[in-house]
Amino acid sequence: MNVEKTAHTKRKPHAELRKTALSAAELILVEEGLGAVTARRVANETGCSVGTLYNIFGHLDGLICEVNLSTFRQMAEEASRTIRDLPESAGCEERLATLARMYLNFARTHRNRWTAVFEHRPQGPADQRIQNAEQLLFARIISAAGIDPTGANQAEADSLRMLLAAIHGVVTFAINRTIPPADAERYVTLIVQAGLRGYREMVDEGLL
Amino acid sequence: MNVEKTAHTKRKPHAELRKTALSAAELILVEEGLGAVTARRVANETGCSVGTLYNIFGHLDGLICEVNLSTFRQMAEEASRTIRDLPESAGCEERLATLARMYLNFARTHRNRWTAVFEHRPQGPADQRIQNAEQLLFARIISAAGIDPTGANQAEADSLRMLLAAIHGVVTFAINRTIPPADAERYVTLIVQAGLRGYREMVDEGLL
DNA sequence: GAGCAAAAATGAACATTGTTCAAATATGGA
DNA sequence: TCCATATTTGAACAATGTTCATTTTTGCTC
Repeated sequence: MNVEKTAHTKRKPHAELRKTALSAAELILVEEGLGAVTARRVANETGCSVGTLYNIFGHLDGLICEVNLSTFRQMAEEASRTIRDLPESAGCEERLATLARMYLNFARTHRNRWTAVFEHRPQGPADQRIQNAEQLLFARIISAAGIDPTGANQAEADSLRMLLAAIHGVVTFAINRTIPPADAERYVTLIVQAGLRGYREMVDEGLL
Repeated sequence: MNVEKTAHTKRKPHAELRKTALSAAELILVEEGLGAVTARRVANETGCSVGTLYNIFGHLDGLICEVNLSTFRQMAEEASRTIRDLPESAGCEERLATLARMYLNFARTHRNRWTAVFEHRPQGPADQRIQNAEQLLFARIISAAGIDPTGANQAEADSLRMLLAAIHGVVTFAINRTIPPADAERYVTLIVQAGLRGYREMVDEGLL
């Protein structure tokens, strides 16, 4: 009843402020890194007070989680585009290698944002929405690789998930151990190829 | 001259305090995580003042780097032990798989300390000693795998380095995405086996 | 032992963090 | 116009890393 009564008023009073605050935070993150994303700083850039920021997001962690979620969504979107543009003729290996290179490239192009996703550890349990988004992205990649993770393919999907973790490791090293760009692309591709081939060989030999 | 003159006095006046401070910091890290390692906290536990801590370590980052270095050294030591105890008959694959499992196990057993090594980003460039220790450990592992990273083996050693990055990625996921322990061991082993087999297959086919 | 200069330890003080909340302000309906 | 409610505000608090004038200790010389 009162739900209806207030229906025609602003449902989300903070809607616009929320958006500009997130934009401001994102800009700071992009240009100066996670360390520069500060309550007062974001408030200044947004044109509101710290208090308002807390009214909207509860904690600064909440704001940062939201920014990270946006980063993750953008990456997922890029992955979807990559998957869509994959030639029909492409095999599993080529598909995954292309996606892996896209991942590396995203991390490179959006260094600060990508780093923030893994640097930021909110106290308390990890943000559920990011977890979900990650699971979804993984599932989409696995399905794009041509594997339906049900029944007998369960094990194969799990192995693929581990390959994704491996790719993440290589990208991490490529990002913050200053590996030459050309080499990084080669190695990211290599881990996909070697991982897949080895896995198949083992399956063929009845080892798995 | 004056070097000799002061030779019989304490060369490193802070030597003992330094050690107890590091122990204190390590204990806090182990029990409560990196976030709890605070200047005042360490000072209290050490039985000195914050000022003294800063006289010794310059910055808190310096202290934490030192603790991380100690973690790294302990891991390297464990790796050396693992390598030493490897049966003569063990092949490259078994050797690497054993080391990878050791790495996973170390990360599990020393969760907070292992996490701190990668969580902590000192402002300014990364600590050179940790970089060096890492390079050394990698070199030792690669040599233990039976590869001499000179001449024609250069490429093979580089690929192996990437395999190590991949292992790190899998362990990272295993640690903070709550993968069942049994599965983690299996997957860490799998990435080694699949990576190596695939790599060899590609070499055999003349693709590398 | 006394005296003294250099070294070391101290902790109050400062700047910056995240966070709170009583007070001020804006809003929208009667 | 008035008022209840919702929203915004920013001073204030606790905790952080860091500094540095001051105090204390040390080790040598006489």
